[in-house]
Amino acid sequence: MVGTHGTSEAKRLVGHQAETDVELVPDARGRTNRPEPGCPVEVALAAISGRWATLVLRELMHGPCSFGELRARLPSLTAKVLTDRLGELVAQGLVVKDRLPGFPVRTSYRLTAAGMELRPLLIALYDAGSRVLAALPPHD
Amino acid sequence: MVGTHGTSEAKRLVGHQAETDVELVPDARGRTNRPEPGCPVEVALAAISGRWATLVLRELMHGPCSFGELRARLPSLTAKVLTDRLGELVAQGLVVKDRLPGFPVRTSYRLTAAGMELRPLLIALYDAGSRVLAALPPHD
DNA sequence: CGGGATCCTTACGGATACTG
DNA sequence: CAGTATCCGTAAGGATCCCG
Repeated sequence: MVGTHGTSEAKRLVGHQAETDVELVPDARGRTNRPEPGCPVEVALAAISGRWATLVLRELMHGPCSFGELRARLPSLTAKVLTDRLGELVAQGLVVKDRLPGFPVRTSYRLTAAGMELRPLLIALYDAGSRVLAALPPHD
Repeated sequence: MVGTHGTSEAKRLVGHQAETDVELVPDARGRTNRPEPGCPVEVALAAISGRWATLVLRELMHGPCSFGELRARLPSLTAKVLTDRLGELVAQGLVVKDRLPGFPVRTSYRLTAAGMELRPLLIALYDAGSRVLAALPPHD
């Protein structure tokens, strides 16, 4: 399980002063009062930010993939945006690009060890979204 | 270890055709090839999207909070952006705004049941970010 | 095949000043 | 106190055409 999201008997917050909620903010890097790049939350957000990012990651979770295959699986994604997205992921060290020599050129993108660490996050996103939808009034 | 991200014997993907990875994409709503608002992942992303969103949510996780308290806890967040962020959260049904009559006016923002469902997601973000940082080469 | 180079448009975050 | 009203600069997403 991704997260026995057991808030079970976690923390009650008797007062209302935010006395370091250890479950929510385990260590000092998260006790920031503004968006700082070093905060783990920001690192994770950067990874999944940008339109199409989670979809590209989802595809790569299945294994290495070429540029063209990604385009084929995500038809409404334009080449420019895909290039952008992959570039960011590579810059963040989450994906590596292998250029296979020959002609026509073939490339292969695959997740790094760091990138694979995002799998539970994708699942958590799906999970949280599902629960939110379920908890929401019939509609709007 | 935080998460033996148990792909244990989950799915091996013998070929490379993405045959519905049940762990990653449990049901049809996630088997989309483009960003659709109905997808649970998009719902979750919408909730945490926008600068400061996760920080505002973190504060509200501690319990109800007034506009001014939020500003005090997030000093570099301007009133306009806070208003924007809260407005989006309210529109998504994740937060409710209580206006206490009297003067000066007092308001109180608190999470709805749906909003509380986001707690595990915030933890997952922290977690994933931490693991990514740990898996990343010393630096670059 | 796998992009790079442009151009365009809108959305977003932020600053500042003012109001019920 | 709790916002609203403007204005602004930037950057993100997308469309189109071209190149090695």
